[in-house]
Order: sequence, then structure tokens, then C-alpha cells
Amino acid sequence: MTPRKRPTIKDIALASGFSIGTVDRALHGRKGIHPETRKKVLSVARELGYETNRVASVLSRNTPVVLAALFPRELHYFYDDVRRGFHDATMELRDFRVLPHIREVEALGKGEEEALEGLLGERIDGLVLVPGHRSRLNAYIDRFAERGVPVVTVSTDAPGSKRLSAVYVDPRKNGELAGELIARFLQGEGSVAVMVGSLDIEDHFQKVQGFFASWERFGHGVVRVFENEEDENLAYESTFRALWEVPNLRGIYVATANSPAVCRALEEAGRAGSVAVVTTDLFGEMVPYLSKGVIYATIFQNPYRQGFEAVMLLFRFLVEGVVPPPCRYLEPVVVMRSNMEFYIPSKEEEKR
Amino acid sequence: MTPRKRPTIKDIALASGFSIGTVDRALHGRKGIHPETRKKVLSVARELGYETNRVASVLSRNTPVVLAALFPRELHYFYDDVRRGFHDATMELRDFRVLPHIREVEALGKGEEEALEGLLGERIDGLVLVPGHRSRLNAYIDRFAERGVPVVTVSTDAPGSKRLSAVYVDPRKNGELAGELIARFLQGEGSVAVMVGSLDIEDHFQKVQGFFASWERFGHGVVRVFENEEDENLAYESTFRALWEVPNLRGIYVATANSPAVCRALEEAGRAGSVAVVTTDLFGEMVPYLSKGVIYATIFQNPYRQGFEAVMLLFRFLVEGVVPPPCRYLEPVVVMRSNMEFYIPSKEEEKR
DNA sequence: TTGAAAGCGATACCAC
DNA sequence: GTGGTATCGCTTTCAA
Repeated sequence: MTPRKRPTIKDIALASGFSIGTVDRALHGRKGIHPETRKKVLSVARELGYETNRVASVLSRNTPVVLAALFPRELHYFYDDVRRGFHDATMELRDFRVLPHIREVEALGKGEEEALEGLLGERIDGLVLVPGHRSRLNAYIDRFAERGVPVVTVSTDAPGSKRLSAVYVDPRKNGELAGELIARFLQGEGSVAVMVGSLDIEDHFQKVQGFFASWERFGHGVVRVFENEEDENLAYESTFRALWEVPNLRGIYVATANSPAVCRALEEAGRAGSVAVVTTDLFGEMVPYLSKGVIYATIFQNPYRQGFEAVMLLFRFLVEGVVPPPCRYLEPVVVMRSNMEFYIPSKEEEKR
Repeated sequence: MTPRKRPTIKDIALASGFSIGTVDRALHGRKGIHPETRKKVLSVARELGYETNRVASVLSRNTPVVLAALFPRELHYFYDDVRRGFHDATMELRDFRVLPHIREVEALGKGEEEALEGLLGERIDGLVLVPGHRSRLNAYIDRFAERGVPVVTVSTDAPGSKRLSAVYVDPRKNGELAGELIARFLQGEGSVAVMVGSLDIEDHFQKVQGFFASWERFGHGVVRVFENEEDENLAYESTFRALWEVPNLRGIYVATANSPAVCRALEEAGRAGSVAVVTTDLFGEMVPYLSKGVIYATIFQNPYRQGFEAVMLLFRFLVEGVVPPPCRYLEPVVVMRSNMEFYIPSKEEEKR
């Protein structure tokens, strides 16, 4: 079956008897066209199986598509990767006249309002945002949306806002996977400590929920949750407390980025390797612990791909009119010693 | 910093004083241009930071890029996904005038020569191939290469041939990851059975090698290898033999697609769930065993992405002149109950 | 409301 | 060897 040449607007014009200008107006719902004409043209288009040629479309539309982004600088290991993903994606779309426009705030939750205020004054076509708060930025997001500037959140959601979509790893899934892994590592025997920042943080709460869901299915022992307020020293101390206080402690799930502190404590207590440690994310400091076998596995959230996907969603929406799903959940990835080489940042560059 | 408009060949023409025709000749090393002129134009281009606009390039080059593929029909679950990946990638590149041209053989190693002979007579620009033999097809591959038709192998390599690149999951890595997982699941205690087709098959041999490499680091007990010649019944019987003959059997690594037979045997022996089973690939029949916890984890080789990536490599090479690395190793993915939903092909997708 | 025509950036073919 | 020009498919004026 030789695929017939794809129909162009010229073909539609010819077949419908109207001019290509009119055909264009019909196809893209532009104003100034008789409804009746529109109908006719569209039916011919459908008949011919017409699909817009994005390449030609982009080439002729001479105005660039400016994709703005607002990222925190801290935590570097995570947001730097998000930023690289965003950047690489826009570079890949350069020929489609996509232009990146990156803005930064010091750290998550530090000054997003001001930065967004500034962006409201600039001519942008879409926005990728790491929301520093679950709802405080909703008013801004909605203002962009109402101006026709779609917003995609990354790394977490801004529920209740008018964001177009959210790209992230479902924290519950994250916890489930961690729970299943630890239960398997323990063969169901022994107790587990779960280290989070705070159960008041939605993301952490969800991870713990997911963890319990898996644990109920596969594990047996006690689970005790420690809240460390994202503080390295507290995580370190909690590890010792877990070792003393939790009877038959055999596993630790670190739901935050504090795994190095936990590993250090385990090493000092002489328990490194004999406690199954499952962690979150992946950064340089963790590599030796994975190599040595202190960390059994870590759940990688692929920040690079989060940034990358966000751009692609926006692009498809803006240029092709494809409406993305409200949430784009990425796969949490199990990283161990044998496969970590694929995910450490230096290697990441090779990926695209 | 407002990014200056990207220079076009017109800009180069203006700046160098030559016509756009000549600039094009210089830029793409076409014949019929004075070396001196070429040099001058190129230096101006470099100075302006010129990069060709693929969109415009593709639009004007009016001949399609035909990407051919030769896939086996069997094993369906795997090659169907490779084919879908190939197909989807070409569809994504439709606007770039990429046309798929898929040919099939009954099964791996069955009639590739004839099919390739046929393809040699057709006008194609690139070829994606699942080589049914490690070296028997090399002569064909080389003939394509010599005609300027780049060949990318998928799922395995054709070493010694002139293939442009090979996209697959390193079988050794695959085995390493399986070994690390099983060792962790067993806490280093107990013996393991490894099920392969035959150690004479390079892929299986590599997987076993990788497995041992990890086992030496993390495990303790005995490892015994069973060769099942890709036969379901033999795999079933081997499982019983392993249970009787291997002392303290606690884990099974299935390096082939015979995991359902192994699981069935375990269930009948009343050992399902108490033996850590790590398998290879993922297909419908495996899902219930993952759900029930008979299979602890499986190493997914992402056939869809293999097909997809192969197209992208070819496209970038043909259209942009980007030479890919000789081997493009994809990441082996650890799939368990909690994350399998991300990798099961939905019914919708299965339709075509 | 509709049609005609001028681009977008690169390619290919025609003259000279 | 080199310069001009039609063309790819679509968007966007500007007239009619």
C-alpha cells in the first residue's frame, strides 16, 4: 500500500472551490468567514483526511513562541536538572521558533510572587512553573491562564488553579514502590523507619500513605515515621533514635533528600549494609553509598525529563492545539548500583 | 539578553556578497563551487553562528525520507512493541516527510535474507533491522551501508557489520541488575536457579555473566544454570528439577520469556511467593503473577522505545548529519507490582 | 466575506 | 562556478 501524498490546503481549496485563504480561515476557526462556507470546507477537509503540516505552519508564522520558566535555584541537584530538561527541549524546538525565557528564584517558595508579577508584564506564550506553594500562587496562575498563557507546573501540582497540566511523579506511587522494595528486601521480617520532612507537607504525606499501602500487602513489622523538617542534622539524629528505639529495625525509607545524613549515621553505628535503605532522588553525594551498598535502591524522579516533558506539552498545546491530560505522571524509576550509571547527571547529557 | 534573530542563508549571502545558491553549495559541500568561495562563505557562516533551519530545509526538499524496517512477527509481545515504537516515531516525523516502510518475517531468523534482498531493490533511505543472526546478515547490512543506506539494528547488535548503530539493552547490564535484585531479595542467603535458553546464545550468555558479576558482590549461595532451549515445557520441568535438586533454593532468575511456565510450576509446587522470582520483559501473561507476588520483579527492555529511538537516530543522521554512537544502550527498567501500570501497553495501543 | 499575493528559509534547477 | 528563481505548505496581509 503506497501511502498517498498527504493533502494540503491547496487540495482542499481545489476540491471545495474556495481559495486557500478561506480554507485556512475555516480550518483554524478564524473570524470573518461565513458559517456555511466554513462547514463546507471542513467537510471536504475531513473527507480528504487533511492534517496540518506543522513544519509549513511554523515556517510561515513568523512570530516566535516564547516559553517562559520559573525555577528555584535550590535544591540544585533537582532543579538544575529540571532546568536542563527545559532548556534542551526548547533547543530541540528551535527550528519551530521556540524561544526559552528562564527566570529564577533563590529557593522554592522564595519570591515566586514577585517573579510572576514581572513575567505578567512580558510577552510570553506559555509558562513552566515549579510552584513554591500548593495554592498561594493560584491567583497568578489563573491570571496567566485568563490571558491565554497556559501554565504547566513541574515537580508538583497546584491543585485548584487553572494550570493546563502538571508534570511530576505521583508521590503516592513513589511511596508504594519504596514500600514494595523494602518489604521485599526484608522478606517481610523486621521493622522500618520512614524519614520525612513533615507530614503536613502534602508530598511527604502522600509518600507515607503509599508506603503503608504497599507495606500492608507485603510487610509485617512495625513502621515508625520520623519527621525531620528537611534538616540534615535531625535526619542524622533520627537515624540513631530509630536504631535505639525501634525494635528489630531492618529497613529505612528516606522520602526526602536527606539520605546522606542517614547513611552517615548508619555507618557510624556499624549498621551500614545490614539495614535496607531505600531513598529518594539521586545526586552526587549518594553515589558512593549506592556503590558501597549502604543504599539498596533509590526512587529516581527524573527531573530532567520533567522539564523536558513540560516543554513538549506546552508546545503541542500551543502549536498543534493538543490538550494534555490534567496530570502527566512520570514513572518513578528504581535505581540501584547496577543501573545508576544511566541516571547520574554526567551521563544524562548523553541521553539526547 | 534578547536572543538575536537567527541568521539565515540570506544573511550569509548578504554578508559574503555571494548568492544564496552559492551559500547553499558551500554550506552543504555540494559540488560545483570554487574552493576559495567555499572557504569565504563558511567563515562568514561561522562568524554569524549559522545553523541550518531543519524546518525550512525539510519543507523545500521535496523528496520523502523513506525509513524501512524489517521485524519478526514472533515473539509478538516484544516485536509488536518495537514495531509500534517505530511506527509512532515515523508518524511523529510525518511533517518532516518521513515515510515508514515496514516489512516482516515470520519469526526471528526466518527468511531475513530474502526480505533484505527484496529491500535492496527498493528506494529506501534508511533501515531498521532486528538481526535474526549475529553475523549471517552482515553481508546484507554492508551492502546497504555501501549504497549509502544506513542500517540501525534493534534489540541486539550485528557486530562486525557496517551498521550505523545498534539500539538495545545491554544484556550484561540486564543480568547484573537481576543479580543485584535477587541477592537483595535473598539477603544473600540461599541458592539461585538461572533459566536461559542456551549458553551458546550470546545474549543469554551475557545475561548469565552479568548475573554472576552481581552475585559475587552481593550473594552467597549456589547458582545453578538451566538451559531450556526456549521451550516452555522444559522451563516448566526445569523449575521442578531446581526445586528438588538445588539445596535451599530461594531465587530464580528467568532470562528468557518463559516466566509463566516457571510461575506455574512454582504454584503447583506450593512455592509461589516464597521463592524470589526475577524475570525478563513484560507481557500480558505475566501481569497476574506480578500482581499476586509470584514474580518479585522483572527487567523490562522497553521494546517500544527501542523502535522509537532507532527511528530518531536514523532521522538525525539522515537529515541533520548527526552521527550516533555505535551502540545506544537503553536503560533496563525494574518493574514491580507498584509500577507495572506504566509499562503495560493499554488495550487502545494494542489495537495497532 | 472572500481572493490574491507576499513571505517564512532552504533546495534545486535553470540559465549564463 | 555562479546568480536567479520557482517551490515546499501555510499564514497573513491587503484588496476587492
